[in-house]
Amino acid sequence: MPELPEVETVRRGLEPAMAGAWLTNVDQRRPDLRFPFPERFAERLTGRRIDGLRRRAKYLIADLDGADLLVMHLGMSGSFRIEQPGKAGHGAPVLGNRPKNSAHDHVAFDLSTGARIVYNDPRRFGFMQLIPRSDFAAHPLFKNIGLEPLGGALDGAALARLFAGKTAPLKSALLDQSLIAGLGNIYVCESLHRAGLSPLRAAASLARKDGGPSKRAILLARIIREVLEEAVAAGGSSLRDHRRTDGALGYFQHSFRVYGREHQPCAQCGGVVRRITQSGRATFYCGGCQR
DNA sequence: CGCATCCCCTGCCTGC
DNA sequence: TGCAGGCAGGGGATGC
Repeated sequence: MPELPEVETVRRGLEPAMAGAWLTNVDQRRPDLRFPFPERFAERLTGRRIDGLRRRAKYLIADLDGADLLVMHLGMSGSFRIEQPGKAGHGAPVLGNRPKNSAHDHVAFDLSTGARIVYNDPRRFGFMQLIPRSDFAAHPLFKNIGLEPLGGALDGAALARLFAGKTAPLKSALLDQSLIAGLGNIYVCESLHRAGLSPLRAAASLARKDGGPSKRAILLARIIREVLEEAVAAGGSSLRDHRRTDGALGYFQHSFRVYGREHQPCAQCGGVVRRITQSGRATFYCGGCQR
């Protein structure tokens, strides 16, 4: 489900509730999600203070006092909600975001502030890990993660360098988390459309023969940053179940130009939006104005 | 090695 | 109305 803008939206929602609070109780309700929970997961978290909440790629990372990081991934359908005591009855959320099926509430974190953070994930593609802070950079989850597109490192030169020599389709290369971190299917499709670039062209076609950035590379890098910034400002995209932690819907989905719009006219050129499959995933694009 | 395919799981939508 | 099939925002394992 969530790509960089959705995960960042969740981070911004959770951070004020979690930072500085102690974990007074952790309720782990099943042994695994996508992967087994760490041994003694709840026990190891209880009593710890959360110093802050970061994001790297599509991962949320809680800095714990002491030496550990709590790493959380939302998979396709994971979400968090914040419940406050006393304001809406026994444990009910302040604002409406209770999932339809609380059977998929898999973890609850009780905080010293009285708030409760609940993780819900119907498909259970998400996971949580505890890793030593000193292992962060070298950890298997993070050692091969590419550059952060909003961290100032994404420009035409970086794109050209990353994509030089790659025969993979541009769409696939943009989805590769070891090259650029945090892009997913929606924002890749939307960025390519805005840049007028075909998802089918070879990734290497963004690099000049001397390895430098083509004009297309410079344009695409700028557009990716713009699209992500717009989406973060909009609170992400709400298709099925993504919501902000306060229950509000993101609204970037109203800005989609191609994603989910098969057979509809392209607002740019009047062509028809097509849907194809690349690397097993749907690609939406306009054959008229994306070259 | 780089790239494509399959698969994990549940829910929702479509068409019969 | 029920049921089968297809599809979904991610990404790890496998095989060519």
